[in-house]
Amino acid sequence: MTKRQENALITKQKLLDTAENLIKSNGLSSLSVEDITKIAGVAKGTFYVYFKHKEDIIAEICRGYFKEIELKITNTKNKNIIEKLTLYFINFMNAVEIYGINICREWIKSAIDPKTAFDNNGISKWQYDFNMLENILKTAIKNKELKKNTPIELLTHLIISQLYGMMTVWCMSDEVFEPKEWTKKFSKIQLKAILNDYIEG
Amino acid sequence: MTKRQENALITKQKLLDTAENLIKSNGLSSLSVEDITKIAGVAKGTFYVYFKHKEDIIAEICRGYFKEIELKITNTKNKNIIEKLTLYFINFMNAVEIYGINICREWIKSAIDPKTAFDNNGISKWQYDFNMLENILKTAIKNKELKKNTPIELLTHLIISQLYGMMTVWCMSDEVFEPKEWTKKFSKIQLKAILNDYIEG
Amino acid sequence: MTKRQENALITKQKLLDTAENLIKSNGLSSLSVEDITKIAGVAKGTFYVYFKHKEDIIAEICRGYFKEIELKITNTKNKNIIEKLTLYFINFMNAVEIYGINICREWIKSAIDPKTAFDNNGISKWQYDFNMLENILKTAIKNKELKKNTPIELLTHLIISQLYGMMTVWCMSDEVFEPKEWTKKFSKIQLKAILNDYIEG
Amino acid sequence: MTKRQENALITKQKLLDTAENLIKSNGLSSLSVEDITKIAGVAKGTFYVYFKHKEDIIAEICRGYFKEIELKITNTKNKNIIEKLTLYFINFMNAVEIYGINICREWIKSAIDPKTAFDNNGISKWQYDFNMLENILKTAIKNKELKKNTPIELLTHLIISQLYGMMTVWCMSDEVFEPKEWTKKFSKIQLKAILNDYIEG
DNA sequence: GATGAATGAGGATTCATTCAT
DNA sequence: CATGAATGAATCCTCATTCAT
Repeated sequence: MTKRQENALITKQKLLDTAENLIKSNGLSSLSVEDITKIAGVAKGTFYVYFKHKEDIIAEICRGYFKEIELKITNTKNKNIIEKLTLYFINFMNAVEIYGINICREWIKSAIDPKTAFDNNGISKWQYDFNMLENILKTAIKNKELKKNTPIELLTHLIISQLYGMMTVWCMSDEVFEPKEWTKKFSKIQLKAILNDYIEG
Repeated sequence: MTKRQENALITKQKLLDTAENLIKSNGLSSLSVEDITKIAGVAKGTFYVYFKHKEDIIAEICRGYFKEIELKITNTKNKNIIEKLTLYFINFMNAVEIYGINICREWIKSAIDPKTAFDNNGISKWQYDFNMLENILKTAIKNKELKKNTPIELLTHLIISQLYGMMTVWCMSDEVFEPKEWTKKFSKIQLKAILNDYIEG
Repeated sequence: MTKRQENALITKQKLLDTAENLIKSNGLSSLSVEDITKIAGVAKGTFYVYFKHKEDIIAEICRGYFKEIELKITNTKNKNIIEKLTLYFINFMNAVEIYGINICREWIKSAIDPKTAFDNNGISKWQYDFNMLENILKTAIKNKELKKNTPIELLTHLIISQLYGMMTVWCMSDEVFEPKEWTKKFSKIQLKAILNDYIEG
Repeated sequence: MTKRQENALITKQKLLDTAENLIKSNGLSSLSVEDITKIAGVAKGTFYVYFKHKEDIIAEICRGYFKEIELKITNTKNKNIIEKLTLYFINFMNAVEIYGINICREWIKSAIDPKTAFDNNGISKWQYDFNMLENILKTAIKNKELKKNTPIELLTHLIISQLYGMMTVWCMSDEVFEPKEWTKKFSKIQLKAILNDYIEG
């Protein structure tokens, strides 16, 4: 990589970091290209060297988060399906907690907004999460942890609802509780209840 | 009521209806006073006769929804706590379905946004829903349907998460399923699981 | 006067008083027909029964002040021209002090604004004051208090400048001094200096 | 300075000049960003590249005037205190005459309005003028032109009243006289009278 | 006389985006 | 690659005034 390319990367990262911090502290609604570039210490035009549209930087930031969570989850090799899902939940909410409530708010907004719900591959966040959870359950059937007649679609649906329900309510309540802690209780009661009938043996 | 007052009411309702329809079809982000008045067939200034700020009409539309749901729920005289909660869920999602996905999206957005989450009495949507559900559970304890040691706060929390989880996921999935139908399945499995240990007798 | 005519007068006075109070407390720039009528407890349209234009009520309020001052001054039967002018000054500033700084500000603004400087008779405030002072001086010549060769125009001009200079500076200084008190000192030094050469005998 | 920066300066100056001309011809009350930019031949948005708010351009125009007058006055090295003050008066009114009556009107309005009377350093126009004159008098005492017991505050006050009185009356009279000419007569009579008792020797 | 709903011109401000340098 | 001046569509909101009742 030439020195120039290196500098370019640094500039881009500076923009990404600045935008992320701004969202974390003020939310997305007041995010402006003006602010991002001013704080990043570059000219307004520079923004458009790296991002064709303002929304592109938001998408890229979110993609970063999703990737991070995905990595954590796929790397866990748990035997027990309940433990695995619990970990999924906890990792998810852990990430959410770290990113902060404003990011989480934008996350939900972007997830429910048809304009922003699709990532670059044309797959919606919804589908993405759905597939991921579905795979975990399918694997569990293969591994004979779950019965063959497990209603995968229904259960996936239920679990995702739990997950986003937790997030949404956390945002609604304005951080009155610790997401990680609650998720534990949550998982304990709900996951068991959901899967109870289908656990093998 | 004089003829004039009647006409004024009609005008206001026309504005409310137009705004609601616009939100339903295009979402709130592109809602403009210009459009509302143009479609309603009145002058731009007329809008400000009835609403001091643009947001006020949105608030009034939402308030209408909340009130409607509240009415339906408080009017149900069910014996069984599970049936009562199920009805709560179904009424809620039924309303949601009627209002349409765009209203539902704005609803969630407004519920998680600290700037708009508070109604005129300074109570957040979250607290409002929380109180309402908590009361249902408390009444159930009084009626000896639920055990005295029922962890009300925890359960209320779980149930609300379910509710908002359903809504959020419905919006995410871009209406791929019927909320009412799903809610039935949902309630059946989840509510029973949640309350199982605490049902008396 | 019929009962109806009486009520009409009351309504008009209510509007005048309300407008005056509003100007006193908030200045003229924020004065609106909306506020006047709302506070006066009448409908917006009622305003236009009594005043063709918003500015008309302002003009009428000011005219009231001017009339009041005029009355005080013309009623004084002082022998001495210096005493008479001193009284003119003091009455003027006394009125100004009573009306308050915000009225005074609007007064100056209206006096220097060509759009509002003319009263209903087409005479500007400037001409009005000029004529009044000129008459006082002319009378003094007739009464042989002042010499025949007194340069009336010049002196009138000087005196008016003093008067408005006091007012303007009072407004500029944001009331840091008592206009009445200052006017006394002011008159003592300045009037004597101005007239000194022309006093008879 | 690069060509671009030069062009930017030209654009800004164009805006300032246009605004100034508009005020000169129509007064400030009807000044709009729309007009300024349209006449200056730039886009509306360009205005906001150089001025955060509409009022900022007005402030900058006025500041220019004040600075100019200040310069002229501080640069005069007169021996005689009366001559010096006379020059102060004449310079002041000369500037006023050049700027025109509408600017002068806005000047007075801005000087008496508590919202706009303060410059960037938080000093009111009143204090500013007061300090400047006071210094002239103090220097005169040091130079033994004026007696030690000269009541500086009182005299400063009187002189400023004269100055603003002249201006106010000029605006009121709608330019019926030449300010410069009048100021000469004015100074001759008034300044002498004011200072007479305190001139040394 | 009194009402108050309706008007609509007018004005300030924002901000994503472009492009010549 | 970087700049930052310029753009102009978009939008909210104000308010004096009219007029049918």
